[in-house]
Amino acid sequence: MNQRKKATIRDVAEAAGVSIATVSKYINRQQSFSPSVEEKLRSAILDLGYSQNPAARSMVTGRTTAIGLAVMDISNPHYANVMKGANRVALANGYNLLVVDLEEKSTGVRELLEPLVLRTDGLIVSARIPKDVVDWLAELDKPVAFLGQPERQGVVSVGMDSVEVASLLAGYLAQQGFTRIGYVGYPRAAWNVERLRGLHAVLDPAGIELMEFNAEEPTSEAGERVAAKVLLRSDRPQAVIGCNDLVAIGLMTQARALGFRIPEDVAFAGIDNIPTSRYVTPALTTVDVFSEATGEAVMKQIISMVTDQPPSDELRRQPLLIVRDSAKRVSGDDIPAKAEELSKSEELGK
Amino acid sequence: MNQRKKATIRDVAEAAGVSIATVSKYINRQQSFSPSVEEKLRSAILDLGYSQNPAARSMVTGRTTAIGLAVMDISNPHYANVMKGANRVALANGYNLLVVDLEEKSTGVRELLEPLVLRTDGLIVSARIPKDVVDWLAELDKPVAFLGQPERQGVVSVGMDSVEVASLLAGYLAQQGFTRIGYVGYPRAAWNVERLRGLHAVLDPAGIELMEFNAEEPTSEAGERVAAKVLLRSDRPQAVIGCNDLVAIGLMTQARALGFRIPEDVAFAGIDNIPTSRYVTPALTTVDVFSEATGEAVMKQIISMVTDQPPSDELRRQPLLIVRDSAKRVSGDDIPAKAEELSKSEELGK
DNA sequence: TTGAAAGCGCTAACAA
DNA sequence: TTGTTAGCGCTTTCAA
Repeated sequence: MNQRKKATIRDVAEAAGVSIATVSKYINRQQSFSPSVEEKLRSAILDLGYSQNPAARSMVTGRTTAIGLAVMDISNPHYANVMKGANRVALANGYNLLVVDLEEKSTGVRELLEPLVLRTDGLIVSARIPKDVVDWLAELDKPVAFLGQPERQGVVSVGMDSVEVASLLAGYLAQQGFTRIGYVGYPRAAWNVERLRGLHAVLDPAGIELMEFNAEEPTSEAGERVAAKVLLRSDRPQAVIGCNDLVAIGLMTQARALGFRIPEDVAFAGIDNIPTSRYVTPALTTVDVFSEATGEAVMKQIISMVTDQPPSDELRRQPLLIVRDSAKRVSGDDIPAKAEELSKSEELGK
Repeated sequence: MNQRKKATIRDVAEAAGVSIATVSKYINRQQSFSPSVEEKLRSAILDLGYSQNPAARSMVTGRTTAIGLAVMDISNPHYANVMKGANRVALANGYNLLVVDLEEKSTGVRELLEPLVLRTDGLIVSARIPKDVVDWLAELDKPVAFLGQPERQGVVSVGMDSVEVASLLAGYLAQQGFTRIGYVGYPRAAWNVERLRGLHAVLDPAGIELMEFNAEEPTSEAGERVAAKVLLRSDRPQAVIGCNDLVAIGLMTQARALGFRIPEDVAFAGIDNIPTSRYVTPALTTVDVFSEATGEAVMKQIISMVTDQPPSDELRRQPLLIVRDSAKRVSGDDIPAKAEELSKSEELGK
């Protein structure tokens, strides 16, 4: 069955008594064959254990049947789930996934991506990379789809609208009756300004104060680190939005360590709806951005670009508010610093 | 700078006025050159934006400078962190990572792995794949390193000793004074029997009863689903070990939903020390298996195999017990087998 | 339906 | 130090 040395198309041709061209056409299902040839080919391939050498094929066709995926941080469950979706669609279509974890780096990114361009037919890249790298990619003679909206027009991007996501959350918090809301952002991300825009768009008209803070990284650890700054102050926000669930969970954990009751003393909400958010206490209110479906969608998109097919009519999904316990307006009591107007609207009972 | 068509080695040779062999040697740093040639090469490559075609190179050298990584479930933070470590070492050594998420499948695994073998110089594969696939891989003419110990001798494997991990945890729980301990395993994993062995090795001599349960999958959801079966019984265990943190967290969450106080009524412990385990309430006692370091180690290992270097003298790391609140023996009283009583837990007073 | 032959871009002898 | 050349395994005209 298995030879010591990999069988080549030539070995198959010889074993089957046909030319290599015929073998090539056979394995690529490019035409029909006489039954006798077909059978000989089938068995020759089988007992030589032959399989195509992708490098050789790639050389002449110029295609690799591989897609590159570059994410900011694979240990962020959002990205892991994007990858899960992308992986599924890639495998189903006969593509392999070349993955690069950027580890939240902002320098040397292009050097990391460079090897991918020759090795793949198309690239999926987080929009959160430096602008010059986005530009370089966009100018490349290779299909690229961005995860999220980069600071550049005219590129393909898949993912939620950041403004919308933020507005959705702001709307809910406003409706809960919070009047002073904190946002812990991550200024190095392109979406940060959009989030802020979405927040302001809803909160400003409602006369709700928005306090802006920044995390050093979009991680739980960074959330923990910034918590004291956000919470230990006379004008402490009544509700705090983390720029993602990880940050929110870090904030919430540290808030509890500082002695705050959640959500009575301070409420929390996140963005992404990572699996963990359901298992923390209290369960985290968040916005589902459908990470896995996003991964599937972006992979479908890049594959259709690569194969010159019309883009899949995957409609842009709407973000979905996930109401859990961490951001319920439970009591109207003290929380002061100054006066707290109770009697705000209390629509959602439970 | 950037041509419409990718520049080839021939273009560079022409632009620099040298032969393609010289260019090849130059880009592979195989010898030294006269200053004039060196300079011409440098600038020609630069302004043609040339880069090596990996497929072409691979064809003649037979090497791909890519490593395959197949994990059971990339949304399990353990695997995501293994991948993070592997990614880091791979990139640092000029290798690219071809990743396959097996999605906990147990059929068709070989078909998923097959394309990787021709595309990579070596493979890192979870030991939790079907035995026949392990055998196939082991017989392959390609370096393979397993993540964890598969049911087969004589293969390279990196990761914690499952017996040891289980014993460590059992030792702690015994020391805490628990006398009836539950283990929620995942029978389809090769490590399951070893875990059991490690547990029994410690608990049996101590006269501690071990109750065995199984989760349908190694996930939090499966943990939640099995919780009732584990807990709603007259001989309820005083402490429950999840076969990984995910399962333990699911169990714990559902236990709380069922009205149990943790760890007073029932204690929990997991295995892996995924980041989340620190953020649940109460924080989960677990065993650190150093996922990320494992990823680094296994990648170093496979690279040294691929390059015929002596295996890195990475010593096998010991698992580390992480004591947190979920498994502290708080009350010595007799956990009643029936109803729950007492007031609610007031936890943090503030 | 089948085959011959020309490369794809590169490396590695071997020569010069 | 530099160049010539023979392939690596495959696909793809173009003929037969």
